[in-house]
Amino acid sequence: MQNDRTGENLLFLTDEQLRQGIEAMFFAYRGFTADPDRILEKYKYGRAHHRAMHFINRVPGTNVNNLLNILGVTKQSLNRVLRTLIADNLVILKVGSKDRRERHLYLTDIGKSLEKQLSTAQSHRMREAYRQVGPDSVAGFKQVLEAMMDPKLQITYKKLRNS
Amino acid sequence: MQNDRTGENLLFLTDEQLRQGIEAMFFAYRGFTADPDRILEKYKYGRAHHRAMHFINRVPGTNVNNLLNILGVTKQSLNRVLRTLIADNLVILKVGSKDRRERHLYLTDIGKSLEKQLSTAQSHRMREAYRQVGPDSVAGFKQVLEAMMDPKLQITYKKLRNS
DNA sequence: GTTTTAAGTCAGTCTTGTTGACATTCCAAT
DNA sequence: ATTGGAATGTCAACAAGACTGACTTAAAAC
Repeated sequence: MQNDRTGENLLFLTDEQLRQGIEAMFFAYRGFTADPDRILEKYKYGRAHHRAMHFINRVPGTNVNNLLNILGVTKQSLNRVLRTLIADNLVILKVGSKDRRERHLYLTDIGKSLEKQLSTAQSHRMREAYRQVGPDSVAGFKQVLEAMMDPKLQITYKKLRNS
Repeated sequence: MQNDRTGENLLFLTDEQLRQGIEAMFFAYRGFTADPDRILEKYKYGRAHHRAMHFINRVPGTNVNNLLNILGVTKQSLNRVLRTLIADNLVILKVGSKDRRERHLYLTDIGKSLEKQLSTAQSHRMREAYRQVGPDSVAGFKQVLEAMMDPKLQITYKKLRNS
């Protein structure tokens, strides 16, 4: 039942297997977002705020364009979210020193603390899942996800990974 | 670097590994929905319609309550979607013969054909990913996803799997 | 000096989710 | 036979978060 490429055991490519993967993605994504969602609700924020904060934390000083590419939304949509985060003093803008058209984004201490709360909650579930299944399954999990990404996002993902 | 539970090699549980998993889920889900979304746009439907059709196809004759539990939305939200699908003759209701309060849901031939289009597109990407990484990674992928689900959804998922 | 780029803003629309209130139907238990 | 509660459907109002399109400002690039 191993990777017998010679005999070409392709049972893992049946419609049934594919359907299971599709449904697993659907149900798992609900679990994936459930814990942060509960926290966000208390602060009257949404998933969009979480995503923005996550990547501003990951790439401190990113400019708006870069963040737009990572998030895959329009600037109008991101702007609405950023405005509230800035108004609430979770994010600050700094005008670029080299190119003064650019605005660089940073989390404030308050922003960092909320981001930490959210990522802790989300990581907790992920850690528990990892622990249950062991390292080999985790490696497989990541490989399939990476292979499912659009090529452009795959590059973005890899860049983030090595930074 | 294998599953050495004795030496407890827990490198796969680092914050970095968890963060990678989180970002992989985020980016992969975009890919996961991208192809069906493009098709749906042509028919002026949304993801909600796709999800409803998917599970009506999976569990023909399901009643509304069961579908609500699977989808995890309110009846008002589902009802709006069902109304358009019924109006467009993609879905039909049949009054329950045993309990006539219940409405059983079925795809019409037109509904089946659109569902087929959508699932083919989605499966195509999944199949390509599976093929790239091989059966062992696919098994790991599913195990992690299953472990990430809320317990109630995990049961729903397993029931669907064995039906 | 003109063009392009980065960012922000205003206005309007759409999908998809939410609450709350209420009506209908009908099974099941008293 | 009546009644309580469950399953379903519907109306109205609202909100988040996505979209398009048009436009401004500022600064860099050519």
